[in-house]
Amino acid sequence: MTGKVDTRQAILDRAAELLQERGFNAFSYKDISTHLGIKNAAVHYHFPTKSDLGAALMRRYRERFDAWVAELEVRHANDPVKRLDGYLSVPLSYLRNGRKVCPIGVVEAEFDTIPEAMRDETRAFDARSRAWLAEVLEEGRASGIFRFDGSAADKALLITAALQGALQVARAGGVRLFFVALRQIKRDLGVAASVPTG
Amino acid sequence: MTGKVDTRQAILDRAAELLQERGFNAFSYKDISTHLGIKNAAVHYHFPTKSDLGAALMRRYRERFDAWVAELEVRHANDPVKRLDGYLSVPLSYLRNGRKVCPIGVVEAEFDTIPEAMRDETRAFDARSRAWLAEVLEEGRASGIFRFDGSAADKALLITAALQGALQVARAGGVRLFFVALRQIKRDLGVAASVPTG
DNA sequence: GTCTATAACGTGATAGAC
DNA sequence: GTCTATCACGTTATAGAC
Repeated sequence: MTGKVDTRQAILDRAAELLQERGFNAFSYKDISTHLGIKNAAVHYHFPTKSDLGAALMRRYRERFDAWVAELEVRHANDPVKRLDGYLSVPLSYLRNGRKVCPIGVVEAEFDTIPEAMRDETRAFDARSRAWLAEVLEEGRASGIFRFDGSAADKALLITAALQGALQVARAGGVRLFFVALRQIKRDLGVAASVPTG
Repeated sequence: MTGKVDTRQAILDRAAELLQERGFNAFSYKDISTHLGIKNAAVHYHFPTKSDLGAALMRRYRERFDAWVAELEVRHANDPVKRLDGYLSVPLSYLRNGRKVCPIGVVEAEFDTIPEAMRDETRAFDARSRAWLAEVLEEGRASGIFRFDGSAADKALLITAALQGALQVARAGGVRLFFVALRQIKRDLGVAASVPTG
């Protein structure tokens, strides 16, 4: 009802963009405040330290992922291909929205330099995301839709690592490389590429 | 003959460690100079700007890779499995030597914040590395040793992206995850894991 | 909840002596 | 080739007015 948007959320929105575009160490409170038309100190009011900001940011990623999963389960509860495509559409949206990379990947690349609270939230998000994909893969294999050797957990790890890496590689080598990786992932699962490939 | 080691090389050695441990933006000239027991200004003598340092660093990675390939070709010219294992031993050494990540991955994560000269060298290194792996995969498939669908270039891209991502994931989730990814990569190629798996 | 003002610090970089 | 000394700047963070 108020024309005013929630500043706290707006800060996190901008921080998320900056994280995935530049990394945690390469953006500042001023980058955020300028973008919102406020001052440096106002951001500190909402997040006293950068550690607070970073941890809240990763926590929100995880919460949103959980909400996204819950919604997807309702719509495509019994369709492994649709669930997989839903999962793959996340990094795809990162790529299309300014060649952003996976937040987990950036944070892990800077892991030894970021606040401990942020690392904890990252671990939680990472494990959650991988576990859900493993579930999808297992069901798809049981249905005879996916084909792969080894455990679903192992295969899920490989796929998430590849997606994370492919988003990064696309920065240096061009977006086409991400689509190639995506296609190969599906090929290796024995399914045709149904997500746009370029 | 002189007891003195080449300072320029020592700087690059330390910079390489710091890059793979902390990222390009999170280390300083002082981190390097202190480690070598010299002063900040001495480092600037060898590399006037950080851009110079970063570009020289990535160039050296590529040159060393080329030399490494040349040596490996002599020893294992006709053994795709040994050549693949050689390739996989590189990220493995990163992992074991202090949970370092792939230099290409870190740089790509920070891509929009690093000097253009450094980006150019990164692109060159990345393309070189992937092209060589594709060659190995193609020969291995022709010999009936590897099994995979799609082009060797596509498969090479997927594998390099996965290795890059897996090194990062191992930071948050533990080194075991890298070995799991490694095993799955080989499984998907239809070969048994011959590199230590944990 | 946002502002002004400022503190305290680390950074990349340079000048000039040795 | 390395040193001392210093500069200009950006950063996180805080105090206190409004």
